Amino acid sequence: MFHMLDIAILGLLMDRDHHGYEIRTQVRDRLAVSSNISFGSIYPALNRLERQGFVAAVVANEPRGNALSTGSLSGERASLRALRATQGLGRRSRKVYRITPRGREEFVSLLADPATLDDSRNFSLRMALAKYLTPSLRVTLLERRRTDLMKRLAEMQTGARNEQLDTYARSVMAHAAKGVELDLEWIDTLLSTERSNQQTFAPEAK
Amino acid sequence: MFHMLDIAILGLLMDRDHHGYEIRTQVRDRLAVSSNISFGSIYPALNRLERQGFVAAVVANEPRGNALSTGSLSGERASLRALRATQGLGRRSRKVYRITPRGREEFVSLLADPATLDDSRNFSLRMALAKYLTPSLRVTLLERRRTDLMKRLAEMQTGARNEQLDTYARSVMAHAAKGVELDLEWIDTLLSTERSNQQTFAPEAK
DNA sequence: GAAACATCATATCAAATCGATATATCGAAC
DNA sequence: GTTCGATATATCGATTTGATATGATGTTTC
Repeated sequence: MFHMLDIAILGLLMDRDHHGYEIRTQVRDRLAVSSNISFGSIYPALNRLERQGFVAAVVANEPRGNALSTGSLSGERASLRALRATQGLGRRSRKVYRITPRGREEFVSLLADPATLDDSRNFSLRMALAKYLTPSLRVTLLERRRTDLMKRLAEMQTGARNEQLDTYARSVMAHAAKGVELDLEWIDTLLSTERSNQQTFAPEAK
Repeated sequence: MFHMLDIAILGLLMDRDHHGYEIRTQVRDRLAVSSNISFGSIYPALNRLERQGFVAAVVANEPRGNALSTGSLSGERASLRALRATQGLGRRSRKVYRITPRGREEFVSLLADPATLDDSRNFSLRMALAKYLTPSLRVTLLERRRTDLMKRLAEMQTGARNEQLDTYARSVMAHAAKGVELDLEWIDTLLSTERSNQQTFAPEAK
């Protein structure tokens, strides 16, 4: 229903065209997903999205006159590679995908979806794409996440105090609890930023 | 090959017998896995493990004279439920699984496996079961994880400084980096504990 | 006291995802 | 000069997920 990979792919395509292999690296480098998603996920997902009319294959191995280069820049000797890439030379032929108008609609509705509470991976992905959300939707999402985390924190802290567990299991619990605390601090920072921005543009009080 | 769910199930069964539903709750409460694994994973996994001879179904709805109760104790009014459970009454009939000698062998070899670097979820699971590892294997595992995290930290920090990213994406990156830092602190604490223990029992220096 | 709802418990299905592998080109290293 | 690593797409089987079915029993509420 709410496939996170779809959100990631569409989110990246909102910005500019990408081919499959590039999406894989970008998910890691721009969307902060710690493990590379597998090719067995990415290519079927692109086919699915194409079938549904949310993306369209633009060209294979396009000559690309636009100066957007190939992606993972910030490389030391990226200039040479970029030169080749702009000429469409080298490598196996690429299948470049572009998001369709319907895809853009689908993306924002997926991103804002009111369903399912998300785990930390999903939530991070959503936040990495939060610029496409309205301020009020951002706040809603953040508050929902905050509630989930508060509940989870209590569970973890209880677990960390469970004397039936051995040292290692308790240590894992305690560490997990600290992770949740860190998440909560982050959420609160983001929430206060959202609120001060809201106040700037739409002053309610006074 | 190195199915994490198998490790979790066998790890729980090392301690005592469990039925499927109970394993699900225990993975959360004792092994600190934050989201409940689905039934579509747990029951097929148990069948698979049974087929391979690593676990055996002991009884369905056993009268259970042992006082081990039903699991998630620490409940407020657990006494009543425990009473019923000890009598084998109530609920749909349970299929209780027990680990076999071959299963125990498989478990330790899976837990100690030298292959695949694990993500944070996998690593936490391993650590929650670390009491079944030898001290030197624990140190090996911890050091390997430490190396991975150092690498990951550098990537995240680079990402957080990437000015091509918008505020939200950068914030996610920075937060992820903090998470990795927290993980590293934890690893280092565990490592120093391991080393001081090692010194206590097998003094090398002097 | 019965109707409604939550919890316990196993099971199965389609769809999604993963890990591995195949294939091929190119640049770099040795 | 050839092995290695990165780029690039594709597919396969096995695993995992999310949803749903089924049913018993315990708890709450009117």
